[in-house]
Amino acid sequence: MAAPLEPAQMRTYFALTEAVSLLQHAVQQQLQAEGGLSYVQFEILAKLVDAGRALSMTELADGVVYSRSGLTHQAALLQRSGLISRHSDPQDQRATLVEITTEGRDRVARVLPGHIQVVRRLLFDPLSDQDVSALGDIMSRALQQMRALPPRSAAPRRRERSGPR
Amino acid sequence: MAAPLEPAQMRTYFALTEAVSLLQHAVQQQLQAEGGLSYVQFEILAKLVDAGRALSMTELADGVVYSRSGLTHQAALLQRSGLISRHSDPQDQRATLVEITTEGRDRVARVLPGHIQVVRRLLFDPLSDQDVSALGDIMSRALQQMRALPPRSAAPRRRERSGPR
DNA sequence: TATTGTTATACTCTATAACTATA
DNA sequence: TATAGTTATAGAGTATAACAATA
Repeated sequence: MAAPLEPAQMRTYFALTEAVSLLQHAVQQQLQAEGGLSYVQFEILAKLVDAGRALSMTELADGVVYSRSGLTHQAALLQRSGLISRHSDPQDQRATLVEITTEGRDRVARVLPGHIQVVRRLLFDPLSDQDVSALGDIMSRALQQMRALPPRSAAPRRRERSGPR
Repeated sequence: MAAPLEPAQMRTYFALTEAVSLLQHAVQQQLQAEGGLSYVQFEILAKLVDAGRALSMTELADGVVYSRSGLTHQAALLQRSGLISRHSDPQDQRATLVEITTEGRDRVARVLPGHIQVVRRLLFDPLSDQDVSALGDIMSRALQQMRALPPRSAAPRRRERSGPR
């Protein structure tokens, strides 16, 4: 039997999940309203802007939790909207290089101020510099842990769902 | 023009969103694998257990971001699985009272240990008691702010989507 | 034989609008 | 007239499996 969480841990867990849930919801609303973008689509565009170069589908998928087919689908939508372009990599004909278009950059530029405003209003406004620093420190440590941990199932390869659907 | 976030804020925002995203993903996997429950379904059941009494659909919707129809849909699924029951409220014939069944309680009991284990392993293990306390404090303050703020659109009632879909 | 990516398909989730019934 | 909830329907997101092409 697993011991229950301590009361302080419970409080923290609930505050964290609920706050982030509200924040995510607000951000998604803003991105959709001001740019017609889902959060995932924004993430893809932001990643391309941040990289400053074309990225392969595999590189794009890194850090995103999606399946390859899910990424292909989103990339197809973004391409149809003219926000990215895709070409096969001359170096490796199997790979697809994804590049952000000028229109894509413009779209990011259009939604970014509102995005920042939401995050600031909802998250940072009530926090002191010390809070921000402590929060960043704590979550960075948690993140390191999450990345270091093996996936929960013992199976290293082709993990399959074990439970009832 | 909105000023960009400060570097420390950026770092914190990214660490927070990525860590919570990984945590959510792990939790969702666990709930699905061990209990065949989506996170929303688990939330509904947990809320009923926590309340210790039957709740109306409106009460259930409180704190959840969903539309009424979404909640109706999820409740229908849970009822079909025998995890909740629904009856109309004798006090107010318009209302539907939702009650968790024994099977529903069993299901919660079945998934809870694994749920706790995931949260502990991914989030709390690398944190000190001070960290947990600080994190809870900070996120509670942010949460308070989020609840206090008016929705972003000025329209108080029937807000409509203003941007392109 | 392994890797990269796409396609086909199906399922889940959520939302909007219209509707019923009750207050 | 307002509120509680459901239904019908549609759209978006994600996943699995099968597939094609290249390494």
